[in-house]
Amino acid sequence: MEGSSSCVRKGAWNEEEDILLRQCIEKHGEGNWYKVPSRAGINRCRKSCRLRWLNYLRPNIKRGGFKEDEVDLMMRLHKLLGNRWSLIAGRLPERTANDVKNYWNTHVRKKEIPCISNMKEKAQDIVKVNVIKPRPRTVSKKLTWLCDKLTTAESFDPVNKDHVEGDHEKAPLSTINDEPNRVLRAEKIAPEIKIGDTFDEDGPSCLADFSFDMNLWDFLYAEQ
DNA sequence: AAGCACAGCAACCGCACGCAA
DNA sequence: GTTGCGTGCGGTTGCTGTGCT
Repeated sequence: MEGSSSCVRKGAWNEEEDILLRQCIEKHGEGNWYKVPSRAGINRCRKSCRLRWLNYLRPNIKRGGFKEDEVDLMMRLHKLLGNRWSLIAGRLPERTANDVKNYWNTHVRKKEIPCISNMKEKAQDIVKVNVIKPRPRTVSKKLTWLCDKLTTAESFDPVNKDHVEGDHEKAPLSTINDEPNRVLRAEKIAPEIKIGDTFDEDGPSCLADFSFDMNLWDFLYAEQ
């Protein structure tokens, strides 16, 4: 494993490393993480660089405590998605998967423990909940038709459930790795896909998760 | 003031996936 | 079909700050 290399630095990042990494990404953009350590002149493994950028240095990251509505949305999403932190974080604006995961593990899970013990007492009554777990997906280079449209599609504000003009509009494809943007933009460009449709392997199966996402919003907002 | 316990968060690790050769 | 590379994700660890005794 690359992280086991003895010559790369580990542990907390210092200010100088942050600056170097930020400058490198501002210059070359996100992606090509394997080149980042050498480009930036940082003695860190590429994973560490990526993580630092995604969880800390990236612009528009909201830090500090979660608001009540964010927690509420998080709990609804977790109920539906399970521990898919990246998907949950994608629907909580300016929050990172690591933040969501940490918050859940430290705050929310504690509250759930009494509930879980209660549930165990009623184990025989539990109806198996179908947790929907779409696999994480990267934008395939083969999907150039989709990529082209993604870069021009309107962005989507998951909180207001409304289309908005925003920074995502300007984002290069390499930065459109956040699941919700890809998903929701695909909704826009494939409106003919109906909820519950199934696809052949050779058909638009790549959009199967997208139709799932439409169900997600129905689920979330029907509950409110 | 010192020691201890706990909570919160940043970072690491291992694994799985997509893609290209 | 297989293999290696690059990437992303979720689980876990361990450091640091804070409160309590």
